Amino acid sequence: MVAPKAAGEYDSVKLEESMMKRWKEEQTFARSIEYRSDGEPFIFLEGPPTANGRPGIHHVVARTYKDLVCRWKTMEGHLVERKGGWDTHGLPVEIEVQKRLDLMSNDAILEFGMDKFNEECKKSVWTYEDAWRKMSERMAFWVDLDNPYVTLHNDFIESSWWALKQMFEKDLLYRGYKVLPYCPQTGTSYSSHEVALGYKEVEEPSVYVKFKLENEDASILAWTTTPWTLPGNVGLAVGPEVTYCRVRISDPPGKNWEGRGGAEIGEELIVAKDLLKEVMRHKMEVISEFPGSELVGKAYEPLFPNAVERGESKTAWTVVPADFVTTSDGTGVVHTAVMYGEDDYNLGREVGFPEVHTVGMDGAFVQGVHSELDGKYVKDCDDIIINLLTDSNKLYREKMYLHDYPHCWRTGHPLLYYGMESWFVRMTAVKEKLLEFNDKVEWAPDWVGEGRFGEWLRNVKDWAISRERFWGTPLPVWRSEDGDMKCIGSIEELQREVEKANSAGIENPVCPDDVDLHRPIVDDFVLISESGSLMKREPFVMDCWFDSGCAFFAQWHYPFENEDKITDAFPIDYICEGVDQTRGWFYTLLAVSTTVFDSICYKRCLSLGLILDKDGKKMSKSKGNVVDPWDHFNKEGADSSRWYMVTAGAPWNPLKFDPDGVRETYAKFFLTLWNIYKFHADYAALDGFDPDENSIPVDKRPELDRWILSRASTVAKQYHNQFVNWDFHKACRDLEDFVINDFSNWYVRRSRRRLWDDATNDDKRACQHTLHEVLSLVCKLTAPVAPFMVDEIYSNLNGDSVHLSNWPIQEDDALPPQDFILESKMELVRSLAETGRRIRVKAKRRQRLPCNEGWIVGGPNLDVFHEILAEELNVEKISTVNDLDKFQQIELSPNRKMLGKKCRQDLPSVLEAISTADPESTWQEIQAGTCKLAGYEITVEDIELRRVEKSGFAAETINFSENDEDLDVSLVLDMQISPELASKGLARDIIRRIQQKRKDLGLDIEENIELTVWLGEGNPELLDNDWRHLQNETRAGVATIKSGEGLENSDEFEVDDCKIYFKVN
RNA sequence: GGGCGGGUAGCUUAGCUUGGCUGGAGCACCCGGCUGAUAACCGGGAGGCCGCAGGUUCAAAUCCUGCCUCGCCCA
Repeated sequence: MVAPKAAGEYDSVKLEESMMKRWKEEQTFARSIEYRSDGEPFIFLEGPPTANGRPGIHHVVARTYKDLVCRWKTMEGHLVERKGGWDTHGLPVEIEVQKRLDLMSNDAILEFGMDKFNEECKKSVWTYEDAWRKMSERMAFWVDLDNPYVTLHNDFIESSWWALKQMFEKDLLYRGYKVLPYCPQTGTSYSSHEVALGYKEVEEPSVYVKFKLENEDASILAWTTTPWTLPGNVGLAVGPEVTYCRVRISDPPGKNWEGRGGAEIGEELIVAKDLLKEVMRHKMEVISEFPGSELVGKAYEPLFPNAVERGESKTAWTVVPADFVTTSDGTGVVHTAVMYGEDDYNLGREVGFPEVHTVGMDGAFVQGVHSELDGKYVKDCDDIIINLLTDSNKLYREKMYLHDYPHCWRTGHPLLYYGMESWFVRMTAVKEKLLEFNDKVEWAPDWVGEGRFGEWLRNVKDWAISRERFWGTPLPVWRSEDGDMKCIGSIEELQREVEKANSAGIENPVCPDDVDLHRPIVDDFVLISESGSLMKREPFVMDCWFDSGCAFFAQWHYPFENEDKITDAFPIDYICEGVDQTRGWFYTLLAVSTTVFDSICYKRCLSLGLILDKDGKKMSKSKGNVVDPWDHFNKEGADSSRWYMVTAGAPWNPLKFDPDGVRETYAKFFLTLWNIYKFHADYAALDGFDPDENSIPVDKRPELDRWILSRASTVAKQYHNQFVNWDFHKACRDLEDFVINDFSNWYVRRSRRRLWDDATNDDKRACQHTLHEVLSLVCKLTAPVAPFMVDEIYSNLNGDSVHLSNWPIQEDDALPPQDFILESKMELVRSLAETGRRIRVKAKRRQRLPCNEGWIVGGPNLDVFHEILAEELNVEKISTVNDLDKFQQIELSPNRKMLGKKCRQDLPSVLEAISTADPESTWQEIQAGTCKLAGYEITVEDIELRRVEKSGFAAETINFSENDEDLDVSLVLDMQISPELASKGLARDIIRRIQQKRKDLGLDIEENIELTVWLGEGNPELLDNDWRHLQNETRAGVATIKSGEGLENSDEFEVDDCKIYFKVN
């Protein structure tokens, strides 16, 4: 192995860009996989992003967690293949194209040509592919984008078709109705996402309608905000438990009556009791009260007698019970028009109402509803309907009603909830399986799986998988008018069926092996049923979530190819996406694997929190608070961005992205790590250090080295355990703390002088090997999370990429030996050093002025650290003494936990007694077992002893635990000043000033200077020894010392009110 | 309206499982120290109704109940 090169200054962007180049040249990603070809596979599945949207910072977050787990598992020895993927179908793509080409309705698309339209969609899909590639590469997301799976490819579609056929054959696929928000102007139903875009507050007429009971002289009142649904009324729903009243109108209404409608005196009406006041505008008498159940079964007269055919329904135009009926608004009776409301539809199916449309797909009433309504757009009919009701004495009141209602975000027209033909997967049939499989998944965090997802699965509904759209995987079901159906599961099967149809005399287009499995091509094939009737394709495409739910096998074109990928590499080990995918991808994967494979799909699922801006607001284009990842890639770099995102919080918590946080990560972690490396590499290069030669066994190295090696081991093990528990944020915070505080601020700071020596010696070699080993270990641990800088460091130190190295936590002997006693002693030493500084501040003794002596009282033996402490504290001599009383007195501090259990409610009085007792004598009594305070026997366990300094010494006591034992350790400093001390202090002050001057002048460390020092009045004498030390430290080849004031152009400063001048040449 | 999660210093957060020393850290701010050590480091200071209100307990940031509020998902 060769000696490391000297490290330059850290330029994150330059470093990362050249590393990207190196990875490309050296094929590092490919090698990291090949290298593990014998390893046990770890199966990762990439959730496909859609390439027709620009990648944002939230994608960087998700890809960081995907990448870091894959890199980590690779280093552990697993074979981790990472196939990229693209989600290319679906409404968002169509909308982009529609906007661009101004095709605002289905008719407009058809006129333009479906084939041309889909061609445009296909192109549009790749709009931002390059942006995605660049982002992925720049952030070091290692994924194979050269051989990705693409949902629009025939292979993928064919696999999806196969899956659908499996469902079809298991009788899990059926045709039904679903009530969807629908825009008749564009001929399109909308997803909830789009509906959310178009909510508008509108004021519309609402009506209270009288439904005259058959064979009874009374009417039930119902309320609706959508009068256009009234012709479709086929039932009334009441709450069986709700109390209703039958009332008789006794007087005309008051003067505040507004609008049309009314009631005769003596007329009888039925309304929920709680809503009488709300609804009624007449004086009335209550005739009877009864529960809703008594209304159930009663028949009433249809409002529009010929609008709906009764068919075989026995329940049409009767009162039925429903649990969704409330008395929070309306009349406590819900008017039900089966085709125009989700609840209505479900209820209608349940009780057997006729499922008949009164409104066409064009949004106009169909012929035969009513002569004044036929063919008219429903939203223009509110007034006509109200008049019709008024004329037939069916209207009680009208009332303007203000509410939020969804509108088409493109045309601005109100959406109609409209029952449409739809295809479903019978998820309700496999509910128990879903729950069982979900229980087997290791969720992070677990509450997503148990709570959010689990609860939802318990209420699973059939999956509406069809969309009456153009750009998507076509539903591969052909159907004849008499209801024969055929589900096609492969291209070959399609060809066979086309052939069969052709031989029966149908003229089909050719169906080659590479037939494009998209609309309108597949629409043109007409097949023939067993009974010989023509079958046409059901004109739907699939929900694009179905595509991505098939990704785990369709990416391999299974079952047509790659059978081993399912036998050997399924279920998947790890997936990771935003928590918003819970009901999206996380669900569809499970849904498909359950229905098709009768298996779980993924073993572990990391569900990530949403990314918010630094104010906790969701990032959105309209708010202008979107963070562009490149702002940080080009400034602090990808390492800092990734590390920041991982350390900012638990992965599943919302991340408030604070640009200052990235800067801080850069300044603290990466810059510090780089400077440690620079310190090592510069001297290693200078000395020709070779890590493979002249190593010194760890047990022969100084305490400081053994300590940092032990700490490194401890941190590494903890780091690994936290990775296993998904606590990446805790792991990385701990590692960061280790690098900054233990490694840099203590080990390196304490070791700098060791490498200054020009000659090679054991101590220096020990330090270099230690630096090499700890740096290499830190690089390996950091590599999965922030892969750039540590690869630069590691490969310079070890000759090959860190990403080809082995995860250090495999066998114990891969890590340096741990010595917990040493670790805890060093912790104490560092606390004592801090304590010493605190003592000095309180005693107003500046740090550069040495103390003659310091004493450590109590605690473990720290003899080997006395030198370090003396230097840190600027004390001539440190010694250990046992004589506490010389410096200290004691204080009693109650152990509330112990005492609370013992004394319960008497605790306050016991605490009071302890605080007023004499500490010395009480402590003796406690130790003797004879102490009683406030009626309680006080034992050693109840009390913690504290020591405080006696006056006359500058001292402080700290607490230290060793082997579960709490020890008090005190540091006492001698505050006397002698001429020798004053001289040393003075020398150090001058040295410090000259060094700063050297720095300001930009001098090389090696460079010599010519120095003159003038000591002003009142300065202590500078002893010869200290003067020589000063010359040595400042590399003053020529040095003169004078008294009095310096020259005009000399520098000056003050120490303890005395002036000192110096000049550097 | 339902489910899930969050609310701790100006900001970012730890602590909550298992109740008990004075609620811990970082950034920013102020004072001081240290430095051939870096956008670094150390000491000190200021800054907290631990979302609100009840309850359990000798004792609640922590456990329980209700509410407020923000976010996500669903209606």
